[in-house]
Amino acid sequence: MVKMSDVAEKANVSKATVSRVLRNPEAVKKDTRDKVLAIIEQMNYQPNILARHFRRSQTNTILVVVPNIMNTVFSHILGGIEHAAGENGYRVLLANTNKQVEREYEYLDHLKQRQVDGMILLSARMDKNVLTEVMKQFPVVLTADYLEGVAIPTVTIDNVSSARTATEHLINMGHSRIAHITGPLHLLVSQDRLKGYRQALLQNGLAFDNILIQEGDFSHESGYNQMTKLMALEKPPTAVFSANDEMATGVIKAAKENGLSVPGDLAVVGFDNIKLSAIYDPGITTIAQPTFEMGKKAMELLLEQINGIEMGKRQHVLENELIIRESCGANFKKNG
Amino acid sequence: MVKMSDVAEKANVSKATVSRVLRNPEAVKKDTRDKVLAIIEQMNYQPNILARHFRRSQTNTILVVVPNIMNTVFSHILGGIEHAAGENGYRVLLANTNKQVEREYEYLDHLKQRQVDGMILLSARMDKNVLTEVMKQFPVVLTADYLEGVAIPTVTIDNVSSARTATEHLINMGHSRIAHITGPLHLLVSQDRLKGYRQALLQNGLAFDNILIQEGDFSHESGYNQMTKLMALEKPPTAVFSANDEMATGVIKAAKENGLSVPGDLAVVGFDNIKLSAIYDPGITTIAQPTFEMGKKAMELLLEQINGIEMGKRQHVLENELIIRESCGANFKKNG
DNA sequence: CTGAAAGCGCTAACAC
DNA sequence: GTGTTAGCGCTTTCAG
Repeated sequence: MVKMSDVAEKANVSKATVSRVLRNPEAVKKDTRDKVLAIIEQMNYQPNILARHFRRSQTNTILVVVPNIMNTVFSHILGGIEHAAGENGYRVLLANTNKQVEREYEYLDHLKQRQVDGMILLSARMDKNVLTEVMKQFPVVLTADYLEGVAIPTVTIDNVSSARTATEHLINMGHSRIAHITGPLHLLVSQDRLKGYRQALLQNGLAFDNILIQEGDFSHESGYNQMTKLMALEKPPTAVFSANDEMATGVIKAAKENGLSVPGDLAVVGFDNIKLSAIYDPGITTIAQPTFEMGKKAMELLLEQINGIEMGKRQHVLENELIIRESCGANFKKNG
Repeated sequence: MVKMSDVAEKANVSKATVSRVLRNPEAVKKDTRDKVLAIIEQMNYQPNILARHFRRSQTNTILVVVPNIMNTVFSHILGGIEHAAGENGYRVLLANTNKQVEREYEYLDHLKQRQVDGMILLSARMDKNVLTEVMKQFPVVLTADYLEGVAIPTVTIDNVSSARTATEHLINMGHSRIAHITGPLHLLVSQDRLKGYRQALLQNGLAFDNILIQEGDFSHESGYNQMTKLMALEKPPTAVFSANDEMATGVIKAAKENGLSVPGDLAVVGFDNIKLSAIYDPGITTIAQPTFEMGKKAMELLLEQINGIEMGKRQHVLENELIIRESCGANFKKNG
């Protein structure tokens, strides 16, 4: 393995100069630089990055903690992070927690051991005090989730207002008996979407019926099951706002199996705008989360922290958008 | 930052002993070990892993090169890799190439600079000779893709035989005019699936009609477009084997829009068994690739290389399975 | 079973 | 603009 001192010797310069050519080329006279560069090329020298990391105690690597990579929303945010990281010379270390808090804690060691320069969390299940402590010492950003009472930089969308938008869309279509299938209610995201749903009803003078609110777990199956329950009601809903797209497909499936047409007999709105919602039959009206953008933004905030740039606001709320397709009835187009 | 020498001093032992306690506890007497462990705890000592990496020139990190993380198949393989890596004390560095060869080349430097202990490729677009050279020097495994004439350890499924199975299933359902929408034909995977389709027809004495073979690009849209073409034929097909599930949804959509019922008027079989295929209406009959398992196996092979274990065979072919749902007509269940 | 000592390859003061 | 030098914190012989 050829090392820096070999290059230095052959080029008749010092190690320091070789190091400068690599990390701060402007500080070296062009002649010298070219000579060194030529030798580097000729000897096929590869700097030992581990030595560099050690010496500088910096790794140009960040850690991304994901509850589940196999989930589309997360993998898209990850895509955005990876993109921004790459553009700034950073690498991404993947930490899949499988939704286990313990694994979140384990990965904190990577920060403490300086194995990474910062961390982006896509889910924060850990204790708030622990997280607050970590934040004081290391660059951390939270996205796709948020935490109350922790001053951690966060990138999210406004789940309350977008849920309100979604629900209002159904109200505007003339529905008054609108059900909501929520996500797991221990997640703030789910609570917020529920809150938005409530607000829309109240603000439009609609009666609020608890029986129309069913808790799902973001899976297709739970959407199917909860919809089945709802259809068994004496006065079943004419519209459903589902807290994510995957559950919306379960809702539609259950409705169809019961002889209901969507959107003819039942209007459905989902959330996330995952690819599935565009492909599904009928196309699912949904709220588009700018997942890739969220990842990108989160990485940018992390870089600011790493580079010690004074941050302005800590809470970043990105725009979301109602995507109108067939399932809500606004764009009714019969096929099949 | 408390370091090893601090711990050593306080515990009245040498740095060497502390190091042993951490990396090779058996080599230290229990009393000494316990004493050192207590001090470590008490001082809240965190080893400087960068120094360790540098010293040992080993990182316990592997690089995973993915053409596109946002693709379900890849993110599931990644899940399997991450799982196996975690179990073996390895970390996963993510390298998204966006399908650009140049980026594959860039990432090779990580190996050359010893930043990672090995590499798993989920796509091999780079030059075979380059790859062969790399393989001689560093642990590398290829999965989800393969290369002819390169002795690289590979984990795949048998695309030819599974495509044959899929097509034969349609033949057994009584179809004789079966179309095939391929993936991009520059990919070996696509070529193999086409080959399997051909074999099934030939072995069953069916006429082979080139017009029934249309090249797609694995997207929903291409499935839709190619199916639209096929339906315009004088003698349109009664069944379609699509090279992936996403295109299959396009096929079904086009068929429905044309007033055909699936599977009543058109039988469809997909490939991959992504979640979508189970959720779609109708459920899509498909070939299940064991994506998570592939990732796991790939990681295991990589570990063997890293640990210098003599490898047996280099080509690992995992089992795949035909998942029968509604779209092929075998399980016809009308809904909606 | 434990300690002493050398040194991994690079960077960054500091001199010149 | 360039060279000299002193480590970064750990692991690993080699002795004892």
